[in-house]
Amino acid sequence: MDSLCYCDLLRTAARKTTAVYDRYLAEVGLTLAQYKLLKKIDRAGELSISELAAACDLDRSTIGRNAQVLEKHDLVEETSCGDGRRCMLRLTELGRHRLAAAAPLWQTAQTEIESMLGPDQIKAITAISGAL
Amino acid sequence: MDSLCYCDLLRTAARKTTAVYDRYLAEVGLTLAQYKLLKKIDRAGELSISELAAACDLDRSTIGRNAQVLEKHDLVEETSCGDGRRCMLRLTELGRHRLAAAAPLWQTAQTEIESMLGPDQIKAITAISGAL
DNA sequence: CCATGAAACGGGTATATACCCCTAAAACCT
DNA sequence: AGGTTTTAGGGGTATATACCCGTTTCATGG
Repeated sequence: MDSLCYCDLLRTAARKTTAVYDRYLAEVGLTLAQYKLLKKIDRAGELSISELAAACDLDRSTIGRNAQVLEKHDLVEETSCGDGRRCMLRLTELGRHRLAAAAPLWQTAQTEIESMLGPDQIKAITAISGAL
Repeated sequence: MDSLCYCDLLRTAARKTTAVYDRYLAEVGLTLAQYKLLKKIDRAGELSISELAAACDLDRSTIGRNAQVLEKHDLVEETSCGDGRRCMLRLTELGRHRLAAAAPLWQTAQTEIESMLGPDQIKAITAISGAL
């Protein structure tokens, strides 16, 4: 039993749950990561790559590349602001529609995971997340 | 508080903990994923890509590519077996040494994560893992 | 107003991961 | 023994992620 690497368990849990969400979201051509990004941009209305990276706790270059994918799919567009270094990201019309279509699919996945794990383990996930 | 996506929490937890292990393992030039792979190969002595994929619960192509990285670093080598389709993976001498050097670093990370999370949340991780 | 420093981003490189399709080889069934 | 099916891998493509470095642009202090 020495192979109980907590990291490995968490990585596997993340992969497995991601696969569930991805399976539902595939119906509208989104991944979970993309859905979360769209959601955060929608929530903020408009925000820069650095701001989004901070909000997601991800590296700036990661967000930059993920945003490029969303732009390629015409879900997100860049608008220049006063600052010549930054460009603000915001949803396109298509992006808003896609996000709206994805929401119930996301909820289905969320509910499925809830029922797989049960309330105690759901609480535990929140606690683990808070402790890191 | 509707942003409590369990998948997102798990993904973030996995990233954060991986970063801790990776930081320690960087001293011997390994990532956590590579360490786990080396460990599984060492344990088995010799096994095929499909067997390793099954053992890791990862896609075969993922393991194939990860194994290529390990071969590039001379940590793993392929040996042909009777079956012309398969090639068995096994550690090189360097791979065994690297793995031995990495073990205490892995343990340091493991202990650090244990103390960050505490016994209850450690138990919860195991439970979550089992439920998926 | 200019020099220096800080902030924002892009690109290069590397890894991890999955899906799909193709080929080769073995196994299996007449 | 030969045709069919299954198994094993490889390669293509796509995404997600991080680190480092270079460039541009802003801010700030003299």
